[in-house]
Order: sequence, then C-alpha cells, then structure tokens
Amino acid sequence: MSLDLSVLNPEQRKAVVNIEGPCMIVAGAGSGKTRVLTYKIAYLIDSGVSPYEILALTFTNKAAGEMKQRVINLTGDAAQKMWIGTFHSIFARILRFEADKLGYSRSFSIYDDDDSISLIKKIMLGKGISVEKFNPYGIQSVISAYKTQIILPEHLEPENSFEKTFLEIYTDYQSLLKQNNAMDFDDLLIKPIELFERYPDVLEKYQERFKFILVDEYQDTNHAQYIALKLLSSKYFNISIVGDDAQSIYRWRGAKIDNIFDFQREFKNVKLFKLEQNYRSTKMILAVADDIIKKNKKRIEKNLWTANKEGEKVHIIEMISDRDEAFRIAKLIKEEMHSKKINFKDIAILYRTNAQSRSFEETFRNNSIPYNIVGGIKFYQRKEIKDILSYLKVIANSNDNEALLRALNLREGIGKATIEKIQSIAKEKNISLYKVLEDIQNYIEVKNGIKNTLIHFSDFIKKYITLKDELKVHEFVSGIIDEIGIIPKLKLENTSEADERINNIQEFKSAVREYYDTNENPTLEGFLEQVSLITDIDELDDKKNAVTLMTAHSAKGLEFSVVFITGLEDGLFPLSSSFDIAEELEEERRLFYVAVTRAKEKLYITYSNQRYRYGELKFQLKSRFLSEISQDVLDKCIVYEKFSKNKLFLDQEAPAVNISIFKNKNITNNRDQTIVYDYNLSDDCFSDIRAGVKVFHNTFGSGVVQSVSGNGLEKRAVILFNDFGLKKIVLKYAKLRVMDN
DNA sequence: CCATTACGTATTTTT
DNA sequence: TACGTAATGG
Repeated sequence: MSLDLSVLNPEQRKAVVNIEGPCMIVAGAGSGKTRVLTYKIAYLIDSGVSPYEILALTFTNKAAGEMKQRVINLTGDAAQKMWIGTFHSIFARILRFEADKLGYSRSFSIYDDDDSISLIKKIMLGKGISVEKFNPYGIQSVISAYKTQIILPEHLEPENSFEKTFLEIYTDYQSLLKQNNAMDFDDLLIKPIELFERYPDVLEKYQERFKFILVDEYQDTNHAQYIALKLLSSKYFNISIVGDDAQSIYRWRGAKIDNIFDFQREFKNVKLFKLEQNYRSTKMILAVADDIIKKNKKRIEKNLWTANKEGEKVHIIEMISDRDEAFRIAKLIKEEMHSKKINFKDIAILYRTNAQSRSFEETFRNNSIPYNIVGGIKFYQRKEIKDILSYLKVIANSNDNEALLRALNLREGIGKATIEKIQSIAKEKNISLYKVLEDIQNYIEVKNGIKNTLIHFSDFIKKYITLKDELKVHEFVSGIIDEIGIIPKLKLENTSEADERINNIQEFKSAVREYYDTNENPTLEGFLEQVSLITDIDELDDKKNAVTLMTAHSAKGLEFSVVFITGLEDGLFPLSSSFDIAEELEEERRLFYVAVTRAKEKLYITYSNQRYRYGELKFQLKSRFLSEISQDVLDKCIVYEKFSKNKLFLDQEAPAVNISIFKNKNITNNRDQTIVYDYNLSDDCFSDIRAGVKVFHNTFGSGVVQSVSGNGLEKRAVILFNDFGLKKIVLKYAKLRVMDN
C-alpha cells in the first residue's frame, strides 16, 4: 500500500477505508470533505479496484476536474479511466451510448432553460393560449419540477381547466422534444431511469461497470437523482455519499434535503461517519456560523469545532446606501491590501442576487480593483454565441427544429412568412423542417428569390454535415463562423457592443480550440454537450489575481481568506418570498450559513439602509438573521459614529479610491448631532478621464478625450469621437468606459 | 421583410 | 432600471 493516509484525521481515515457497503459521510463545512472523497477514490484504486469500476458524481464540472487531477496525483495516470463528473454530464454520456433504445439518436441536442422556454412559447402560440394567463417561464419551472419528481404527463389527472391547459402544454412539450431529438436538463436525469427500468440488462451492465459509486454534495440531490443512484447501486451497494444537511441550498431547483435525512433508512446497514473538525475558519467565524444554523429545526446533530486561532470578531457594518456599500468595501479592500499579506484573489464579495453585483462592478472598475465575476449572463447564453451554436446544433442534429429556425432566422431575406410556410409544409408532410429544406426546390409555395436563399442555406448545412467528420472540430467551427460572415457584419455596426460580440466570438473559437486540445476524442457533439452543461463557476479563473464577485449559491465549496457578505437586509437576505414558508426561511438561513463558512480569516457582513431595487430607491431594514447572532462575537461598526464629514471616504494615506457616478445626495440622521454627508467630492471624480485617454460612449462609440473642464460632478470633457466628431460631454451622465489602450 | 421605437413588465438562487 | 416584445412604418 503506497497511499499515505497519515494526512487524514482518525474519523476521515475511518471513512476512507470503509469501502464496502453503503456509507454516509456527514461533513461539516470546511471539514475536509473533498479530501476524504479524493482519498477514498485513491484508496479504492490502491486496493486493487480498477478505476474503470469507479463512478464519482460531483456538483460542478470544476469540482470533478479538480478531484480527478488530485486522484491522478495520488495514484497515477490509470485514474484517467474512472468516470467522474456531474450527474448531468455522466448521464448524458450514458444516454449517448444507449440513445437508440429510447428512440433518440446519439447526436441528440441538449436544451437549456432558454431553449425550453422558447419551445413552450411556441406551443402556446400555436394553441392560442394567452401568455398573460400562463407565464411560459412559470410553465417551464412547473414542468421541470414535475420532471425531477418523475411525474410525466401520463401521470397527471387535471381537475380544472387551468390544469388541463397546463397538461396540454406539458404533453406537447414532451413530444416536441422527442421530435427534435432533444433532451432538456431534466431528461438527462430521468431518461436513464426510463432506460434502466425498461432494459434490466442495460441496468445490470452499468451496475457491473460501476461497482463503486461516490456522490458529493448529496444534500442537494433531487428525487430523480436519488432513484437513479438507487438503481445503479442496487447490485453491489457500494455507495458512499458525502454531504452536509446544513448546506442544502437548492430546494428551489427540486433538491430534496430529505434525501440525506432518509439515506440511512433507504439503504440498509449504512455506516455513518461524521467529520466535525473544521480546518478552514477561525473560532469567531465558526461561532457566528453556529449561531445561525442552530436556529434551524431540521438538521443532523453535529458539533463543528476547530483548533484554529480565535481570530478577529466578525465585522458588521451598516451602510447608507448600496453605492456606499460598494464604495466602502472597495476602501476596506485597499486597506486589506496595504496590510500586505492579502492578495486580491483571497477576497470574495458574496450577495444574494446577481443584480447586486452592479454597484461593485462599477466601483471596482473606477478604483482599479481587479475582479472576477461569476454568473449574470452566461457566456454561452449570449446572442451571438447562441446564433453560432444554432448552426452547429443543426449540423449535429438536423432534427433539431428549434436550432434550425434560429439559424434560418439569421439569414437575410427570410422572415416570418417564409418560416411559416416551411413549417406548414413540414406539418402537412409530417417531416422535419430540415427535410423540407433539403428539397425546397420541389415546393412551389415559395417564391424564387427566397427559394434561392433557402437552397443556399440547406446546401450550406449539407456541406458541413459531410465535412463534420473530416475536419478537426476547431477548423470546422472556424469555417462555419467565417462562412456565415457574422464578424464582418458586426464590424459594420461599429459599436462597443458589436466589438464585444466579436471578442466573444473569438473567445468562443478559442474555447473550441481548447476543447480540441484537451480531449482525447474531440467531436462536434462532444463539444456541444460540454457547452450545454458548463456553468459559470466552472469558468472561474482562479489563477487571475482578482476579487471574486458571486452569489452565495455559487460560493458553495469555495473558501477565501477575507469574505464580505453584503446586503443582509430583510427581504433581500432572506428574500421576502421566504417569509411565510418555514422551509424556505430555513433554506435562506442555510444559505447564509454557507456564505459565512466560506471565510477563513476575516468576515465582514454589511447591510444598507437604502438600496435601489427595480429601479426604485427602497428603504431597507437589517436582516432578521443578524439578530440571531450573539453579540459577543460581533464587532459592530455603525457608520454614523465612525465617519466624520469630509473624511467619509478618503483618507490621506490611501487616496487612490475615488467615486465616479455618485449623485449629489445629502443624508441626515436625527441623532444627537446632525451629520450631513456630502457625496460631492471635488477632486477625485472621474480622475481616469484625462486628455489622451481612449473612451467608449454608449451612443457615440469610441473616441479620444481632448480636454477636461470643471470640477467634481460638474466635470465635462471634450471628446473627439471616431464617427461623430467633437462632443462636449457631462461626465456624470455619460457612462464612459475607459479602453485599455 | 426589417428596422426602429415604444411600451410594458420583471427580477432569486442554476445543473 | 433594463430588457424583451409588440406595434408601426418604411
């Protein structure tokens, strides 16, 4: 035995060497859960289990990649053979092999939520169902909720007209997916179950194949995942699950925290291990975390402790406004940097909703604080990328009508009328849209000019279907991008948005290239699958030295030396929608717990008295969660006492920070002395806008600053725009962006 | 057919 | 506020 287990504590070691039978590892935050999982896999391999027989399921692709690398480091390259990935990616892989048994072809498309919603919209439009009465967005989430519980249209019995309409949509949705040879995210989980139930021999093949199954983040699995696991493991029962009920935060997505509560009942003779020593945080941070989580009724008893130092008290800071919050955190970050021990990348800003990132982005940009942002509009959801993807999808799977329609729509000269014609032909003949296009010359319904465009289009697709297997993926994709001429078209627009789109397309090309370089067996289908299943957190570049901005959800599994949890206001964190539902309020609390336990050394929690929400200034009250924390672990910093006029934001040593778009705003409080805060700082506003600097204006595009006049918020600049000539701009209104060179 | 504009509405979290 | 859809006119 070459594996060194001495790096593990006794309980971790016991969990690692217990390889037979069902095993449940309850792992508190920061207790070395990933390490245990990694060592357990390594230990299996070391004990003679073939990596080929190991299946490990993680929550994100990133976690999978990292874990695989660690196992390889511990045991050698043979570990390449093991299957490790998210439920979605592993099951997609299985489904590709077995697709024909379920009436799909192996090149099936994967639909993301956007695709699903647009499909639902089309169904509703076709049926004349009003979008006001039935929100397609809502329909999609209800369908998804049913599917994760494996409740299919045939299981439903509608009791009123509302339910009847819903069922009609659901039924059509399912059959259209199949017609398009497409699966949505939920199908990736429930189709394997269908497969295993219909084909016991197939199930047995995979039971034999995966003799050892390990699951990470079990507290966030849903019913379908549980059923699939149960099926797969019910021959050898070598299933190890790792999780922490206190960190279950995906109820809204169908995750069932009961899965972890019920595990011992559902699987017989479960060995239970509890990892209770935290290696991550200071005693103070852990005390705060403990205060929070013990308010929850439903939880597995555990006693998280740490041998780490006591550390600083947790700082609670009251802010005047959301801008103030961003600004003062920027300042605190600069102070942390001055203390020298800290890098930007050791710092994270966490918030409840993505919309909160904006004020931080603006402030950080204006103050030269580098940042990484997770979430928001996903790269592969961007219009230009989806446009290109639609071409690729049609080529991979010509049955994919949704993709085909999108691609077709991009062609100049093809509009609603033409598309409707093609659709009606397809419907009449009961063939796919692509089939109609293939011999469009035989249909007299279409006018000649348009017909030529269509022939050109279908020839184009046909050509690339043949080229698909001849060219390397990245060459293939570049060829398509060049030929559809999307880049020159964008160049013509000559706006900053168009430039950004071109950049995105270039980035997309490099992504394909990287896929080609890093995969043993690169195919177009493989690339498309990877794209569909990738998430933002997977893309987080942790090598770049930058502050990380993300939601508390995205932060799960990560750790940072310094953490700011922002917007701890009632109605925001916890969200007001959770107030009346006990389970949801408990989930918000767990989310807060997750956020708190990301911090290693220092934790700041902030709340603001007012905040812009939905474009409206709202007065906010501090979160109920804050009153649940015992006061002796908190260091309260109330803004009114700490900051005096004029020194509010700037101090002599660190004048690097400045404000850019603050409005003139006087805030008064009615304590014993009245303090007026004046945001109108004269000197440092827009200090990055100087003569000679190249800037972007949203309407005028790029230009060069010629001169600057005025002070503070009245500052104006004369700018020579490439396309609009000289303009005098009031900086406070123009959201100028400084270009890098 | 397509571009522009105006209006209306949505915003929690994401594999 | 900010985006997406609907209506309108070219």
